[in-house]
Amino acid sequence: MISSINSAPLERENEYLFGWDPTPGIVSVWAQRDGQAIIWQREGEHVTRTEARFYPWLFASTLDDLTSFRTPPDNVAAASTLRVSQAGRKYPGADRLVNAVPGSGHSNGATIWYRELDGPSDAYRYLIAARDWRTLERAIVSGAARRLDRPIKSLNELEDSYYRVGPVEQYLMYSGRVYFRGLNYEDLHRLQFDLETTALDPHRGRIFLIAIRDNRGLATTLEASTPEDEARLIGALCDLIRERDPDVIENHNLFGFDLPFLEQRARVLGVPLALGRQLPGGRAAVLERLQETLAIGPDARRRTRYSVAGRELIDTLDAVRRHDFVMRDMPSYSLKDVARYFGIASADRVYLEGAAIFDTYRRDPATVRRYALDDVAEVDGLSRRLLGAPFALASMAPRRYERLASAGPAMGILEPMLVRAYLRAGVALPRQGNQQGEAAMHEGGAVHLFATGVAERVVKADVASLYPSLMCTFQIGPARDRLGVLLSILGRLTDLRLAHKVAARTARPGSIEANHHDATQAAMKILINAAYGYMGAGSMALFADSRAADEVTRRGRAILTQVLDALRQHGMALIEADTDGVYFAVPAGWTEEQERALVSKIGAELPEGIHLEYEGRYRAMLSHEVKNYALLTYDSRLIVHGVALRSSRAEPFGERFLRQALLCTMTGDIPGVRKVFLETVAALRSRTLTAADLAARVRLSKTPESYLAIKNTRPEPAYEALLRAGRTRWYPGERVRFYRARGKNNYVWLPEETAETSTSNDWLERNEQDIAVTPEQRGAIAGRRDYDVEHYVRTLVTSYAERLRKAFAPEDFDQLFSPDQPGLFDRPVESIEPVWIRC
DNA sequence: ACTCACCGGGG
DNA sequence: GTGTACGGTGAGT
Repeated sequence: MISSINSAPLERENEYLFGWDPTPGIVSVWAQRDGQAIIWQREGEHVTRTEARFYPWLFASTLDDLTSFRTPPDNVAAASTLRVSQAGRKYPGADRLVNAVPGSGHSNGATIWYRELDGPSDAYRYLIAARDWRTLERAIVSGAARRLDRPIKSLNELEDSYYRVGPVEQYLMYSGRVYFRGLNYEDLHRLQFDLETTALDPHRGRIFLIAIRDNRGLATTLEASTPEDEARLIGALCDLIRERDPDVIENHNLFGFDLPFLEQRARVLGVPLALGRQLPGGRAAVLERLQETLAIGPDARRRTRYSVAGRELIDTLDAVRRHDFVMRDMPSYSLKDVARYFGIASADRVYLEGAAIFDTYRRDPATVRRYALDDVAEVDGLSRRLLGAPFALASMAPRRYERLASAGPAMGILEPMLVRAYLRAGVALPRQGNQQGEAAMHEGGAVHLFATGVAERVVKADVASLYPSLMCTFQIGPARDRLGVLLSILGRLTDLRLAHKVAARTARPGSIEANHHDATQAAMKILINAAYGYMGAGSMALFADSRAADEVTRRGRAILTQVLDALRQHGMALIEADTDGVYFAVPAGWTEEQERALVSKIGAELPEGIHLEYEGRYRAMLSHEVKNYALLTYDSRLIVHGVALRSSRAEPFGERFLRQALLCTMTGDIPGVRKVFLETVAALRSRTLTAADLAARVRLSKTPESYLAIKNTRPEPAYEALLRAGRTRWYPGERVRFYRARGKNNYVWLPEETAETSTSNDWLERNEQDIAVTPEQRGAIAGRRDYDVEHYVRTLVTSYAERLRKAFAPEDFDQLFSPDQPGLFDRPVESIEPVWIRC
């Protein structure tokens, strides 16, 4: 546990970060506009439901809309009139809402309170609350319509004057409660379900099987053998979910596929989707849909988000996208690929082509059951791998867990925490958008490419958390954050994260404690990294401050410059630098100790609070372009960064050549480069390589129909290869191999050799009659050697050797990668050197 | 050949 | 009721 010193500022900082109400075990909150909140709490395997009242509230920059009519006008319904009243004790913290609206009308009807807050005149200086949100909204809307003398339909049109959040956020911000206090991720009851359907479109297909599992031991399938049985199947799903009573429902693409499909089928069949927990009336909550806009601007997309009382709905696809947003190295976001990427796919996992699932089910239902259960098991694995941090965030930020799992870290998480702090302190909220003197041009981090070529003895050093450290060290926060909440939170997070990192390292690996501390430090990292981005956010962010953000990047560039200057002074050879990190080469004969000593010496000269870290050392580096390089570790692993050094075609012979040539180049073995190149050319010309070595593997995107429509205007090799092989059926998404044989545009399809690559099993069965390919024949095709040799020699040079161009002088490059005999004026290969980057 | 729009996922 | 982007590909000239 993290010890805390009992001091008032620390107490306040903890409240900023974690809220203040100690209620433990909240696993779900449902709040409505009428001021009713329902809270589900878990204690062991027991879940209790309680009800609470809250007073819907918002921040306002003006009271004009509430005071503009003093007596109820004839055309306004009685319900929207105002009655002055003292707030009673029943409202928690009601003392903060005691001022009555002066001189408002008072007929029977609703009560609205307000409190004037401390703050500048252009801020949201009033906190307004009412018994019921609709009362509040109606009063403001009709007041504004009167004041502005035009029809106003909703608060949306008054964004300038009012700041509001959703009902659950209102409840959590006001009460100081958060989710999951005292719970571990393993305590959550999580259930995964996955639909198997006869088509992707619910108008054309139906559900025939549902796999369900949970982390309390359930793993089963529900099935509908006939179309007439589908309604019963949906009912059985709802019953089972209510019986198991999970806190969380999860699946991959839950919001994009399973729930819309389920909703449509339930609608057609007239089955209620009672997936939620029981509400006070005794009825089970029904699935609700909400529209959600993702991103703003030209690329804005809408999606439907679903919600249900009492359970959190989690789409692991969101978590995957977020993970890749940071990592940027995932091949695809499909469940199967992602499971393999994380190493959570089991060895005997069943793979089926999507379009073949239903047919397979009719022949062999057991296989489809296993397949679907493998799916939900992988979703559980993904959840454990990816949702720990959102879980930890939910015990800090005043939002639902399901929202924190996909919310943007700045506007979606950090800002609600700031608003909660201002609400708690009773201080006016700054208004967004009116930033004076728009900072001229925003300059970001510095990127330098100092040298291209090959370096030996390379060290990577970088400044740990550069931007947040600068914010803390120089106390650069948003000018409008009068309470200094952002910097407080940031400082506290930095300390706590360090402690959690240490705790995670000392706990037994894989233990509940280790997972908890690791998830918490990951959550804190998300918030820490969001702090700078939030200041630079657009005008929609309440506390955005582009000048402060510029100040941070300016100081960041200065720090980087200081590091680079120091390295140069010490005679290091700079290679490339980007924002907060640098690659450089050290002199021959240097030891790791010397490298580390240099980094810490330079780091010691940096301002207090800015830490330069020794991140790694490499035997060699090929610098190609900014952010495009290859590294060779001291244990001889090759690491390739950036698209410029990768091949998208991935023909095995080319990949192999590139790896070997990179290794030789980086170890200075230029004869080796020439040798590998000539050997590859020779293997092509002697047809030692087989078709399988040359085949490109691509993913099909067109259906047979759509390809046939454009075949004559734009033939594509992959489809041509299939058609020539007699295959007239395939599925978009299928990956196929093909190679180019002798003869004009003669592309040959190469069936997969083993059954392990799932993609082809199904169509092979379907096409078996059409084309009569036996396993032996498959092997025979893969071993064919009738490829177009000169085409592949050209590919070798233009597509693979090309990636080594920066490593050599132009004439040396041409000589090294000439497939022909040495020319008259060629120099001996032994005398060719790569372009060295040296001290 | 080149630009523009759209998609990514799910059966 | 609120906040990614980037690379690949298809369609349209």
